[in-house]
Amino acid sequence: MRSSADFELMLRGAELRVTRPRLAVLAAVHDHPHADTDSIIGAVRRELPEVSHQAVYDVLRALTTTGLVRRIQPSGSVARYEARVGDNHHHVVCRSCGSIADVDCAVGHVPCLTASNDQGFSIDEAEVVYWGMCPACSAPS
Amino acid sequence: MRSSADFELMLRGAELRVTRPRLAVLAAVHDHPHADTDSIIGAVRRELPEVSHQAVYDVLRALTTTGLVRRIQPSGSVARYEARVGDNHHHVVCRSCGSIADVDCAVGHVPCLTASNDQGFSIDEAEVVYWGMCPACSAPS
DNA sequence: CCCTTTCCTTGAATAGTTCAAGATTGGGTT
DNA sequence: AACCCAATCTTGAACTATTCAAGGAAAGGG
Repeated sequence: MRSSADFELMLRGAELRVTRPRLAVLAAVHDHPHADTDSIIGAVRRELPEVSHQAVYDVLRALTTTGLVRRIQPSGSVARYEARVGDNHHHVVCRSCGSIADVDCAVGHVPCLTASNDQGFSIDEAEVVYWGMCPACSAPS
Repeated sequence: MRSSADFELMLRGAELRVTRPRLAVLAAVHDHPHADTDSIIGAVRRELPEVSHQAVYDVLRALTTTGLVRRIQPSGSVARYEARVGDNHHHVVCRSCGSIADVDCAVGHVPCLTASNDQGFSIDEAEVVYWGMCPACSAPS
C-alpha cells in the first residue's frame, strides 16, 4: 500500500499534473488489481463523489500512456487495469467467472518469449494469457 | 481454397445444419484470415446480398462454439475470426495499423507454454500475442 | 410430404467507450 | 501574492460493436 505522497511523485515523474482525480484513480488501481473501469469509478467516488466517469476514462488513458498503469483486456472482457508494471508478468483468466490472477513470466526475461518466425514485424512485447478454470469455479458444488 | 462441399462436410461433422449463410460465412473466414465481423458481413453479402448482420453474428458464434473457426480479439480491437484451428498458433499485432499475422507456436506443443505458478487454476490453453510494428508501418515514409 | 426444431429476419436495446464544448484548475511566471 | 495559459475536468450527447426478442422460414428426420 502506497501513500498519497508516493502517487504524487509518480505523477510528477511522468510529467503529469497532480490532481485529486488522478491521485484517487492511481490509489484505486493499486488497491484493486485487475479492476474494470466501472469498479475503479466506484472506488474513486468513495473518496471523491463528484468525479465524472469521463475524468476516470481520461486519467486511465493518461496513466496507461505514460506507463504508470497497464491496461489488459482478455477476449470478451471489458478493459481492466493493474498497477504492477514493468515486469512483463502474465495472467490466468477463468473461462467461467472471468476472474484474473497474476502469473510470473514463463521464462524470466523481458520479453520472455521469442517468436519463431516474426513475419517481418519488429516485436517489442510478448503477452501471454492462460485460459482455464479458477479454483472456485472448478470446485464441485 | 476449399470447396462448398468441404464446408458442407465440416458443418455436418459439427452437427450443424447446412445453410447458405453458414456456407458463405465459412468460406469468407477461410478466404479472409483475421477479418473482423464487418468485413465478413461484406464478403458474405457479395454472394448472398440479403443476409442479415444478426445471422452472421449467430453463425460466427455457432462456428466458434463448435471449433470450426477461432475468435481472436487483441486488446483494443473488435472481434476477428480465422479458420486455422487446432494448431495453437499465435499472432503478431501491429501497434500502428492493427494488422495481424500468424506466428507458429513458440515451442511446438499444445499448450506450448506452462505457467510457472498457476494460482490453483486448471489451465487448458496458453494464448500468446506478440506486439510490434508491421513491415509497412516501420518502413521510413 | 409433413412436422418439429433450428435458424434467419427484423427491429430495438444495451454496454462500454469516445467525442465535443465549455468551465475549472495546476503550477510556472511576473 | 496575483496572473495566466495549457492541461484537466464536467456535462451531455454520440457512437459502435454486440446482443436481445419475437415472429417467419427452412433444414432434415420420420
